[in-house]
Amino acid sequence: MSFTTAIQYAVCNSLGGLFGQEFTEKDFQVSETKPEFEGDYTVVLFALVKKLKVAPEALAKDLGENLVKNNPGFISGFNTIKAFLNLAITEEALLSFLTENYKDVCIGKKPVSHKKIMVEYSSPNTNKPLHLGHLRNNFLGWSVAEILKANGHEVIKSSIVNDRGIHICKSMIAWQEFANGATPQSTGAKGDHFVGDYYVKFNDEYKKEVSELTEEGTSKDEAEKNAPIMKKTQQMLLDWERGEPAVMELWNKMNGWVYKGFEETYKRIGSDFDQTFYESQTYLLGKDFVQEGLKNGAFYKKEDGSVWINLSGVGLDEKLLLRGDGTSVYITQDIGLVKQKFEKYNLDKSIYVIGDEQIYHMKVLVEICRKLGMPFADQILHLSYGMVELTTGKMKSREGTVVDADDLVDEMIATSKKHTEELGKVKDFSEGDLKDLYEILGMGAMKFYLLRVDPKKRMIFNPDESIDFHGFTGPFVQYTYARIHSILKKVRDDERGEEGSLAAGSWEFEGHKSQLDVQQLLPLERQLLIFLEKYAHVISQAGDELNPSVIANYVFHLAKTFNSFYAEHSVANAENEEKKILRLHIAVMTATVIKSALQLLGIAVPERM
RNA sequence: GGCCCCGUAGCUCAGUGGAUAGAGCAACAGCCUUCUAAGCUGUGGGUCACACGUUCGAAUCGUGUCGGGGUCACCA
Repeated sequence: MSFTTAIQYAVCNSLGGLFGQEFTEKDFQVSETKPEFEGDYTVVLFALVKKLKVAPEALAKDLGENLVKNNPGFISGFNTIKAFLNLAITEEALLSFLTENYKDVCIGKKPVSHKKIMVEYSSPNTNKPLHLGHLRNNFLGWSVAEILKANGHEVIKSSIVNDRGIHICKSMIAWQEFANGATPQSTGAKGDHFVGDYYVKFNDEYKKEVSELTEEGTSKDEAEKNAPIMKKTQQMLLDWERGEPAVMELWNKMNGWVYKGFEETYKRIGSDFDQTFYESQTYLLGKDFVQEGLKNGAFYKKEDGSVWINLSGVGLDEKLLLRGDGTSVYITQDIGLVKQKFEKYNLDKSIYVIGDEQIYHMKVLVEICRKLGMPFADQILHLSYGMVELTTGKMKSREGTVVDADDLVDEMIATSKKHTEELGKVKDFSEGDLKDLYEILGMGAMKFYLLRVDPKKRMIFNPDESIDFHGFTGPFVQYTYARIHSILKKVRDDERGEEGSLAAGSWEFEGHKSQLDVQQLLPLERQLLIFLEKYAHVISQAGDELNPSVIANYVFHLAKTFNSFYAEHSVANAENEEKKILRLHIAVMTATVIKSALQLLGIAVPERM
């Protein structure tokens, strides 16, 4: 039981005893005591003052006395200010929490719940490389999946690859027309970038043709429709749908290049998937359900044969489900895929990590599922996140202001190399160790930067800020971890009277008695313990809100508090042996929680940096 | 225009019913013969967009106004 829960329980009991009636934890609030006041937890009793018609001070005082009396091993004292009751936790309780958990790698995680949740994220198009927006999506999806696992759920990470459609044909046509048989191999380009360049080439060519036509007097609409390269592209899409061998071969070849490029990027940024869906395999799935909906009257057909749903009853518009020529649109395949997902995996919930510009689309999907009587309609959840903007405004591919994912990763790693070399603390590292360290720090900085903000909010990407390794950043937290490792090493070297290397991931400090005597805690020691105890709550809050920034804020605050403690009190040269052992435990526990929390964000920790 | 989201320090963000609204960056002033200074300590910086309301209590809830964004495709 967490301290907060235990306090709620104790308060209910004491109130019941004092007033002879039932109370629940909703009758009052328990929060951490603000630093400017004395105490660890505060019970806010204003609501009860009114209900019970008693004086605030008196209520707080009576309750405080009763709590101390009835919880001798837990609550050691109290003070009151109006209806605020500040409680102090006993050393005994804090220290037993510490000894029981200090090196538990599963700290804060919940037992298995048997809930099955799919998290669909990333979902790229195969006509261009990943950019900054995809990075937010990938980090967010991956982290949310891990956070849900930590909350005891079974999680399936999935991705739907948008590998077909007119936009894919555009890069194919451009390659056919302009590449002269060039390949990623022949040019040394990364596959996804190589294909992306032809997508850009298509648009340039298209624009040129349209302006030529309009200069000849064609209307803009006509020109856009009849530009020769567009005609060819549309023809190619038809050929693709018919399975024309030459087109299929080209399609397979070019997508193969892209997948090879994606694979490289995913590996670097740590994205992985348990299941990958391909639109080319799912785009026909929804058609049958549309027919079904037509039959039972959920949908209707217009004169041209197109099929629609009217959602004006729930505040949405009418929406096309199937084109007049019988081909499917985007949402058609979504209907098919969602059903397949729930049936194949027997899901309790399906979370879609998609940008907030698709809120409307996802609402429509849920409504369609409802209208079709699909039982899982309410288990679809759109985790929408805000767009990443630049300080100069939105990213626009046409204006070349898109921040490429691979470039950004390279830059972050180069920056971490630069900082590390300037500081010169790891000159004894091997080439391989250095490379790993740069990777850990660069990726840590980038992931932390993109995950520290509430996903629902739009965020501004500031290039200077993102490569900062000081303050509210990943490397700051990683640094705190490395410092703790250094403390452990120092203690061990002192004991042995020689330089010894601490085994990786080992927190053992044998040679000391492992038992902690009950002792007076200094304010910072106490503060750290109270804060560490909160970690379990933070994991469940992040899980409830599907919000990794909760973890990022917490772990930063923890590192910050530890660094203050570190500056104030020595571990290796503590006042006495008792203090030394206590602080070793606290240091190890801080490291354990930092490692666990950063892992939930997809960030690794270095032992030295 | 309809619907949805946002507005907190110079900048980027926490805080979603409780005490005198907090961090980081930027600025300024200090701290390394002692466990890593990628750190610590301090100073300055606020009409929580505005107005009214609900409440013992509002940055937080409600209504309205202003400002910014998204969306309402036989695109995906």
